[in-house]
Amino acid sequence: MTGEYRNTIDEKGRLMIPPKIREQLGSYTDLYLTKSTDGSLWLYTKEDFNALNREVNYGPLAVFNKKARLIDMMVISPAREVELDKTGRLSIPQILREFAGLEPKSECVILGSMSKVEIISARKYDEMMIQYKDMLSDLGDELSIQRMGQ
Amino acid sequence: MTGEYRNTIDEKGRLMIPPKIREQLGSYTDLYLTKSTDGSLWLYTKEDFNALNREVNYGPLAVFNKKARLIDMMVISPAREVELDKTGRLSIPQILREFAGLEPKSECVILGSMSKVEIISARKYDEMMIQYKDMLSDLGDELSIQRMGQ
DNA sequence: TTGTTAGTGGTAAGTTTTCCCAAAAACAAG
DNA sequence: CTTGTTTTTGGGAAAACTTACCACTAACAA
Repeated sequence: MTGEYRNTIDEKGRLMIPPKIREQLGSYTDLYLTKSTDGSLWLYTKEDFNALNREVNYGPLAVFNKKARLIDMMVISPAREVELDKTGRLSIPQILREFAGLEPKSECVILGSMSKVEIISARKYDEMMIQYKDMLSDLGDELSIQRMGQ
Repeated sequence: MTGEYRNTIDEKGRLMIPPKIREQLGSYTDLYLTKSTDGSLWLYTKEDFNALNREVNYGPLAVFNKKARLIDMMVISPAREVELDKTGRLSIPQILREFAGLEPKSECVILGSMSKVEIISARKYDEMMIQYKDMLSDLGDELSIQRMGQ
């Protein structure tokens, strides 16, 4: 589930999901849209979202575990069950749109990644790319070191 | 049972529970509302509340286990049996309202989570989100690492 | 008794969201 | 090119939801 795409949100808060991404999602229904850990949104299939949920909430009395509770509150709980309309558009609930800074008529970036689709405002995305450009080469170094050390 | 919603408490201390959450509660009656471990309120179905109660109180010598006794006192005992009126409003008993800092006419956040609904004042919620925002991206990293390591 | 406060139940207007259709655009094949 | 097909965009109508308000009851105090 990979690829980078840019689309604009229409005035009703709907976002066109590119066909290539739709194919990979497999279904137009049973999708979960939630807050990410960094101001964007994550779109999951039901299976992958359930897997995430199980990781966080697994075990008796997880509800009294502070760290688990925090992740739950910030990532799991805000999730909304969504679906694409028959032309492949995702209608993003207002509260999630506001969280991600996705104004109607603004541009956003759709990123396919391993088990999810990331939706991020183009403005934030571009800023992030500039900000982390230098850091990226360092990450590359770390990776090389790890690989060499294997 | 997920989704984040914001609503205001009316001047009589009633809170509109969003339809999507009501669906997932299944019933308008046999609900339990209680104190959480951190200044918010938890709304459970009867079944899920009983399950929680069992987790905390059953098991050998739970009655002599200090932690179990504490949770019992703070979370199980204060629970009130409540119901929604036919327009989906939850009337929050004054003592629980005061505990959670939910003034009439104030805004509050309704969070669906695995087996319960969390009700928290918007002011507290926003403060919490700001406070834990940095911590969150680290937690996110941990999650990703765990997932990659599967 | 009378007034005040807290809680309950309901209606109706206004807004938002959802669903669907169709025009426009992009694309592919002949 | 031209035609047919798919994709994208825009918008209207219907349904659903929210908000604000009002009337009533019960409990309590003056």
